[in-house]
Amino acid sequence: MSASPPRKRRKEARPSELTSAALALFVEKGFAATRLEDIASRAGVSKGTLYLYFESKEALFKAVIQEGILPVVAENEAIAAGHAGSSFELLEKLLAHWWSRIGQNDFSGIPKLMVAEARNFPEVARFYFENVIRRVKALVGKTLEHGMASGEFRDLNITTTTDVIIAPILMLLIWRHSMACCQNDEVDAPLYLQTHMALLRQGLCRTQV
Amino acid sequence: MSASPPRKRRKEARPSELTSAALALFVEKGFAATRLEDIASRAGVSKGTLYLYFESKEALFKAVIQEGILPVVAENEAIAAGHAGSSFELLEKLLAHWWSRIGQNDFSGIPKLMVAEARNFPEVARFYFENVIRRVKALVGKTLEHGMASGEFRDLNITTTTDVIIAPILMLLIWRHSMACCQNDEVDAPLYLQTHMALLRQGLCRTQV
DNA sequence: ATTGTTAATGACTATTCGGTCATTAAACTT
DNA sequence: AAGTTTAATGACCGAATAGTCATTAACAAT
Repeated sequence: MSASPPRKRRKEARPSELTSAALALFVEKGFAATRLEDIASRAGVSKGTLYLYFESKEALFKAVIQEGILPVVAENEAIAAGHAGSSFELLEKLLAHWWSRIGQNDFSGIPKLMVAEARNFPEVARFYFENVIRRVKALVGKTLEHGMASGEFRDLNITTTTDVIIAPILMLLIWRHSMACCQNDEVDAPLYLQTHMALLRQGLCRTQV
Repeated sequence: MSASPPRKRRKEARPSELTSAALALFVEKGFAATRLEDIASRAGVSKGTLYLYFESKEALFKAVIQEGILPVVAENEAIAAGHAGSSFELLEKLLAHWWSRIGQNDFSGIPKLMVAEARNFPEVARFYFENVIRRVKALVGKTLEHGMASGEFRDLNITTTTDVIIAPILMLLIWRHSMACCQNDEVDAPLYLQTHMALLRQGLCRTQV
């Protein structure tokens, strides 16, 4: 009885609508537990349509991971290249930009997704590692080196300190897409990041501010 | 032709052997992508045997999560209760104990597993939150309060600082079970933890050591 | 040895879901 | 208006797997 809704032909918009729907469901349920029909229906198309744009479920997963974060990494590299003030100020700038571009939208789910599926998709994990993680670490590491050279920071082990600085930021994103549902009062992200940076200021800097 | 190996009847040992096998595979592949037959075969039994001890795959998951970490939380509570020295020394003791009991064995995979599956098993996530996370946070939070009261630490927002302190430790465990396979040279865990604590000493304490 | 109890097995079932393809219809061409 | 192209559909297929159960055999009791 019910007339089926009219088909629309929108070849350009479909891929990003599909990856966006897939990201949301992969982050919520994980790769294996997400059904292609649910992705398609969330994107407003049928399962067959999905296969017009992606070869397989795994190809869709790769597209999801490769889509969102790369531009933001490049933007942060540009910020670092054009920075004038102190090294700690640069760390603050990089974090602020990361948060505004990743922390507050759907891409914030990617770290959880990548962590959960890295061992099932080593090839995609490698891509993410080389093109996101390595570059972000290099950026923070260079900033630490610069701050050490100028006497702003104490003597630090660069690579390890970099890891320790990044960890709470990643953990915040992961938390918000996993255990956060158990808390009644969710984490206050701005306060969390501000606390992290305050600890770092005292922890990294040679002279107290 | 090949004689099947003799069956052994070991009712006592089976459950823990099954949860141990399940933990390893759940951490590696995720819950949905792990096959019950693989768990059974890793535990040296058939799939039917698994159902003698666990009602369903989900019941097995619950058992895996509830098994390992609880005793360690209790041990750390005892350590805190009997502690004499400075508050920072207590933080170091708690971390050292956590690392020796969790960080270096199979249970180190539980945070990754729990984070990946929390939204698929909200009931289990709630159990973990109430019985592990909340108690560990309370322990760290009390230590911070004590250190603030005695003048050892600066003025701190307790709950948020607690989150920021715990995050790098969790992230280390998660990393080792996910993206670590992409690195050629793996993270030096003792150095990482030592760096974290060194940053914290400077970041938390009022007087420099 | 014989018998009873129950731990262990693995063939089997029912269902789910990734992937295919013949058909339909939207939009464009002439 | 008729014809052409191709985006979109959804019924269908085959493989994979969670869960069952009749059968087997290890061990204990006698």
